[in-house]
Amino acid sequence: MPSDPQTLRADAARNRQLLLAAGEREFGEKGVDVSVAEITRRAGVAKGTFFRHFTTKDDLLAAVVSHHVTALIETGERVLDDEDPGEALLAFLTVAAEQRQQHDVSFLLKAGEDNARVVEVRDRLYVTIGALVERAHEAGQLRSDVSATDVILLMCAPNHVVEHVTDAAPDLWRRYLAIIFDGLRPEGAHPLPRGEP
Amino acid sequence: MPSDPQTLRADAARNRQLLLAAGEREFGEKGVDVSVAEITRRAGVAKGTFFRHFTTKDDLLAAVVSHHVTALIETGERVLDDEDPGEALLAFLTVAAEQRQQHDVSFLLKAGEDNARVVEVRDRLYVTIGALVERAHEAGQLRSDVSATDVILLMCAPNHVVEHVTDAAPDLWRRYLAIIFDGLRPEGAHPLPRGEP
Amino acid sequence: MPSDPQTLRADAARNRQLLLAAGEREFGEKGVDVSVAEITRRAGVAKGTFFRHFTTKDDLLAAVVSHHVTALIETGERVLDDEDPGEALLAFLTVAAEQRQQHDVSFLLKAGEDNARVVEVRDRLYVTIGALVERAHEAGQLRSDVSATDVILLMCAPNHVVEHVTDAAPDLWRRYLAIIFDGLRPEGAHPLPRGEP
Amino acid sequence: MPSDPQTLRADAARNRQLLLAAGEREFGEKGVDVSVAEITRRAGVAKGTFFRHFTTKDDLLAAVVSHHVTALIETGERVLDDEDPGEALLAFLTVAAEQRQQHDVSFLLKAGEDNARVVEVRDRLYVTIGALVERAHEAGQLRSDVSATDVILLMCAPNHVVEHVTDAAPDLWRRYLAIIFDGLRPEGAHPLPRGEP
DNA sequence: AATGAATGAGGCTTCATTCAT
DNA sequence: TATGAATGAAGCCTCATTCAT
Repeated sequence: MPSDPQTLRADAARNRQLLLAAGEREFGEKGVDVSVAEITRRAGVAKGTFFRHFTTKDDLLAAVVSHHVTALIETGERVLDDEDPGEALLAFLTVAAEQRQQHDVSFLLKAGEDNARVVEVRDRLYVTIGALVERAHEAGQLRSDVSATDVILLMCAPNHVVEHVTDAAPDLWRRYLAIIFDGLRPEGAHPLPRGEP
Repeated sequence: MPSDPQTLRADAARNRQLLLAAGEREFGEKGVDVSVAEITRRAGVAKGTFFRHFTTKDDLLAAVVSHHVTALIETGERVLDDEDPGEALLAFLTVAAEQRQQHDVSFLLKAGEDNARVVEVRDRLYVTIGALVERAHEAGQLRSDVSATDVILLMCAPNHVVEHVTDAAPDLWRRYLAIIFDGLRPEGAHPLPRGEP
Repeated sequence: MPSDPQTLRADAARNRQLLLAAGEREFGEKGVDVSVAEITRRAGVAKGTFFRHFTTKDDLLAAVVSHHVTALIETGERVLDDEDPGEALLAFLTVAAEQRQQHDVSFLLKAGEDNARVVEVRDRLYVTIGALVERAHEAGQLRSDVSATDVILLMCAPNHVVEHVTDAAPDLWRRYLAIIFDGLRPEGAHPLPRGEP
Repeated sequence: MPSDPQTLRADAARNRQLLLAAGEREFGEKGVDVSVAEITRRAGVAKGTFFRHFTTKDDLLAAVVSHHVTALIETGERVLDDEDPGEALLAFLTVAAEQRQQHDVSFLLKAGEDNARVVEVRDRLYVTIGALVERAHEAGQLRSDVSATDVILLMCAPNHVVEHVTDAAPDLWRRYLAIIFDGLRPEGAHPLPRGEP
């Protein structure tokens, strides 16, 4: 299974990108149950070509997810040195939501639960988020009773909330990220009814 | 397609209930992609019986959703007269989340977008929520820049957030409802970056 | 998966028989690699019907093989009481070959190596052949250095030998059964170069 | 399609040999259904190279078979002058079986039924066997009622008989060749029920 | 009205073969 | 010439839906 872009022939590299792009969009728009046929149709390649590049439909899904998550990690690391840790966390969450204005983002977490590649990259993401959260806590800019896990879980909510709104402005999620982030601030926080997961 | 319970023979009515119950549980536990076979197996009826009662799998889904939403409306109307409008809204959202501790709650909104019955009942729900929100606003217990639509959209988020946590406590959503609700309170609210949808 | 003929509805029982018959012929004529589509086409049923009756293509193969083998066992038991044990064994082998004038009989032994049903029935066949061989030995009508296993292995050879002869007389195998059986007789037997398997 | 070794560039000739060797082993070990990919992997060449040397997978099969058969012819001619014609025939059959201790030998006869090259070489083999058989007849070392055709048909039986025995000794076929050959001897021969094909 | 069998479209994947590099 | 990517026709199997009993 070819994967290293440098070693790929030009046409193969191109098809791989077409498939990744098509997968990203199709998974996003129609959910993880889109057929391989739809993905290849969108990519403009034959069905057989799909399986030259990805062993399995799940394999493509894992690749798409890994790609997303890797980009997220980079974003997290970039903002880690911002002087205002609270703003840094908000900036991270903003970019995270920006990255996926598509539907069905929840599969990011679910998707490759049993795919080693996805698990690995996801764990790295969690570490990064952990660092952001810790800094925000130290700066007193996050309510003291929420953890990194909470932030991780809430991270996809703004996109999700907006998912089924027809004809929504493409950045409507910003509104809900703001509301949820307000809920994470220390000011006006009410005690939480349940311990963290 | 028989539907009016009064015109149904006793056994037919019973089968309809069995199917609704089975559909509710199966959709909840396994998502909207459960097979009709699984639903009928759980209901203890034959597959043919399914299609005597529901034209389509989506038809059952619509019925299940309608049922959920109707219950929600009743909850909303029940709390409408509570003395504390803020607490009333929170109570409503709590019951709403309680009603579906299962997976795949998002389909509540999506499910029957093109099903007249679902659209109708959903609109009635929105009216009820509108009333709850208005009272909360009047009492100054909701930040002034959020609308009923915002509440509606955020309503499913607590369940969703928790959806993919394996081995989560069944009421973990309470934690995230609390956080989100804090974000809806007037205290410490930061201005929202986008207008309402 | 329905199987007990008595409990089957008339149409289902009929289709099951059609599929078994078609499978028998198709497997026989074209080998174990015939497609399910070809089998169902021959049976005159839809592809879906196939999988209502058999979980798998291998499942049908196992059923066909079991059927063959069961018939063989009955034959063996029938001749077990013949007065001339040598003739009894020859009669058994004759009927065995008669039963399958089709191609690819070798799959009888191979087919369901990992199918419990096939293994079970095959073992019963071996017991029966063992009895026939033992009696023939006692009567001195079989060369003393061959075992039941040898007979079992040689059993399919006459059909196989004739398998690829185009336009062969349908009972040409009789000729080769006679030759091989002569090789099994005590008269004129030369010592065997290898022990039994 | 290049085939005459003299006209081939050195590397091309080498690839052709690699493919023939790989085909021989793969067909032998895994049967005629091995994929071209597996063959080329074993040969260490690219799939495209395969089709530069052989028009078709069947074409390689035909080449492999031709090669086998040619070797067989040489063996036959070599033993043709042995003083004991009966032993010569047995020696020939022994070498024939030795040549293919692998699976799926039956394809030797089947394989290229419609491939001119295979047909031609096969006919030459039959001539050679005819000569061996004739000499054995003249020496009275073969039962008088069997023909060259009979010998040809029975030739593959010893391998076939042993084909599906798991963990068989690699030369178990010797046992069955001995039995079958005993059946071909004049001593103790019983009359045959059918004329020759 | 209930049953459960039949249907056939469609999903994923493999593989012989063709073609661009 | 060699390579390895692209193709698309099957292949097996699932499942919503229809239909005979």
